[in-house]
Amino acid sequence: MSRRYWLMKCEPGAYAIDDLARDGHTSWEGVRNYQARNFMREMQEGDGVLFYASNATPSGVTGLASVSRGAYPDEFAWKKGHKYYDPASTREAPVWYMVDIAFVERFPDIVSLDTLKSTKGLEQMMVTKKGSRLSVQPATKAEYDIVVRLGRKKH
DNA sequence: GCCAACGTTGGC
DNA sequence: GCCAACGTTGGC
Repeated sequence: MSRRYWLMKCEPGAYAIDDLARDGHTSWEGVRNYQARNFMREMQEGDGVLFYASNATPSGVTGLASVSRGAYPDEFAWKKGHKYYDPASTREAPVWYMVDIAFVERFPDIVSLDTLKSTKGLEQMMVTKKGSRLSVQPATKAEYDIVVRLGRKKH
C-alpha cells in the first residue's frame, strides 16, 4: 500500500511539536472518538502526518511527523482510574487504538488555520471547515504537499 | 471565557 | 428508534 497522509490535532499545552522534537517519537493514545479511531486503524508505518496545534494562538500546523507504528490496542483504556479508562474495552476485544509517531520536522513558522483556509487547494480539508472537531483526519498527498511548501517557506 | 457544533447517552 | 439533555472540542 502506498503512503497515506493524515492530520493529527493536539493542544500544545498537552503535547507540542517541540515536545515531539525533544522526544523523537511518542505514542498517540487517548483517542475516544469512533471516526478518529477508524482513521487511526488505517494508519501504517511511514504514513505522513501534519502535526496540528489546536486551541492555540493561532491554531495551525506546526510541523511534520510520520507514523512509526501502525494501530495497536490502546492499553490506557484498560487502566482503571486512568483518564482514558473505558470498561467497554477489553484485552480480548479492544475498542480503542493508538499509534506511534516520529518527529520529522518543525516548521520555522506555524501554518495558521487562517492560511490554510485561504490557500487554494485546501478547501476540502476537514480542518478548514466549520465545526470539524475530528482530531484525526485524512489528507490527500496534494494537500500534504501544499502545507509542507507553506511550512518551509521563508517569510 | 463564551458558545456553536457535534458526539454520546439514556429515557421513553 | 427518536430526541432532549449533556459533555466535549476548539475557534474566537
